[in-house]
Amino acid sequence: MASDDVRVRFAPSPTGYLHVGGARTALFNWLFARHHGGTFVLRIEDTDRSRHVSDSVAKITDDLRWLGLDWDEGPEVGGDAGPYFQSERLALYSEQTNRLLESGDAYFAMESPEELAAMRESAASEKRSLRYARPDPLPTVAEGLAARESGCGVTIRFKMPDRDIVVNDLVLGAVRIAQEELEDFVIQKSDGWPTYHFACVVDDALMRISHVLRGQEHLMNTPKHVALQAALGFSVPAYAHLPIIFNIDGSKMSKRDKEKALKKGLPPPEIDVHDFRAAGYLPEALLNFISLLGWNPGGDREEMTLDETAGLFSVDRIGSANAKFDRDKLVAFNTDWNARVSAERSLAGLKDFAAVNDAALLSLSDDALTYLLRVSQGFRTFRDIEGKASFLVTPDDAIEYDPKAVKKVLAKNDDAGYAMLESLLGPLEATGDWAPEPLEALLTGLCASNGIKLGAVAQPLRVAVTGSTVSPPIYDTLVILGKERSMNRIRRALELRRATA
RNA sequence: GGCCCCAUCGUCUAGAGGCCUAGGACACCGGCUUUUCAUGCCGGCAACACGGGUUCGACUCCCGUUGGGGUCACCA
Repeated sequence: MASDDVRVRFAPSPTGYLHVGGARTALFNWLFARHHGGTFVLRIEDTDRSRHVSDSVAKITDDLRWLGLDWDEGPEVGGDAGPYFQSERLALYSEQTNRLLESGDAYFAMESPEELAAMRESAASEKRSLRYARPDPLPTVAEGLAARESGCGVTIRFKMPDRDIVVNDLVLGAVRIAQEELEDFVIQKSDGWPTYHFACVVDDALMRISHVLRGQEHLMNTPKHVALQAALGFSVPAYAHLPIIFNIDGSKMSKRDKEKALKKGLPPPEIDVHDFRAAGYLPEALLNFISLLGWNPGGDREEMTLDETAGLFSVDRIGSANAKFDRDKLVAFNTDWNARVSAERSLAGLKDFAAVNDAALLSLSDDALTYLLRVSQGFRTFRDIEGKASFLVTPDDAIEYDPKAVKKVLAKNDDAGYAMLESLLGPLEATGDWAPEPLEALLTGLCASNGIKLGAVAQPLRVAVTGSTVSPPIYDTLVILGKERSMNRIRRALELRRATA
């Protein structure tokens, strides 16, 4: 195919942050476009005003940018197939609705939502499925217009053709849906706005979308779309339905999982892209990980940059089985990415993490942050860095001592740790060059002459200076803190012990 | 429940009829390295859902069963 014929789109609804499943759909479309040198369109499907969440377009575009998925046409960037908000395309939809009304492929329907609900309910109680019964005779357009005029809520329904519909899916193959499974569905709501199905079909055609990559939950929508395209004389884009991503336990990855976890006192799982960002993940790792959910380049290849993935991407290699989102593997990917990314990239990532969380880390200089990153190599997420750095942003006289650490490292064996600190005071004070090497020489020398292990010196110091047993390597911890602050803290630890003794 | 989709280690997956004694990664277990946490290194455990065909030969093809999922709105 001619490469400039490839036009794909990502079409989220503005109902909140970008869901990780949506991100996967966006990613696959982006990869497909980039692989073929095509166009990636971002379209906002805001036809349900009641579900609209303010700011969510900005949230979604923000998340996409953070991921590094840029769009060629859409909000903020424009394009010649716009507007890219469905709410601004109402005239286009009614134009197409009228064509269908005129050709007799659509008709006005008078039932109220309540009537419909009652019909569904009684059908359900009789254990039979409800299929909308097409009125006979059909109301005329004039009657429909008159009913609408008089204030009755009327919808417009599409007259489903009297034949089976076959969806030719790039990953699933040919899927045939029997005619009797399909019913006349609503294409225009009583408020005059188009339904999703209609707006989607019209926009895909008008925006010259060549391929539709979307979640498998849309598979049963597709016959409706195909039928609509036939009636409107539109060409049918190529469809590829992507496997769905679930939680590791098989449940749906829902935004409600967060509330549920909170209620149980558990840490909320990351569900939206923004959650991963706030949790300290690198977008490179997230993208790499989700690109492998339902797709893989073949062989044993796993770690790839976005560009490499785009080069390798192929719809042929999209799987058809649903996948589970394994957070442990994501963490492992993230750890690897943290290790392979440049110092500059790492710093930018850490600062973004701090900014998004409005974290205390924000007060540290780039130099301090860079140092922290360097001495923390092996860290999994930026959250680890935050944990290891909290001692740095806490004032000397506000360090809280973890009781367990104090007991284990300082008070154990008759205050052996405290004794060690006492004996360290003098030599430390005498150290002129407060740098890792001299400090190392001092401590290891001390260990050698006293026949003790480094841990017996390093741990009491660590606890005294940070309040906990976890910190960067001890020499770096002391250096980054500085001599004065380190000494203050050691003295304070000793004083507090006297106070509690 | 009707319709539709799917089915290889716990998880993501490789596998396009003989390359399979089924490979990799994560997790897990054991060991090593290490001043803490985390890394890193070495080793191990672990799967073709089941039953029929087709074939000289089936993880690979067909059918069925079972299991999982999706969908049945004036939501998208």
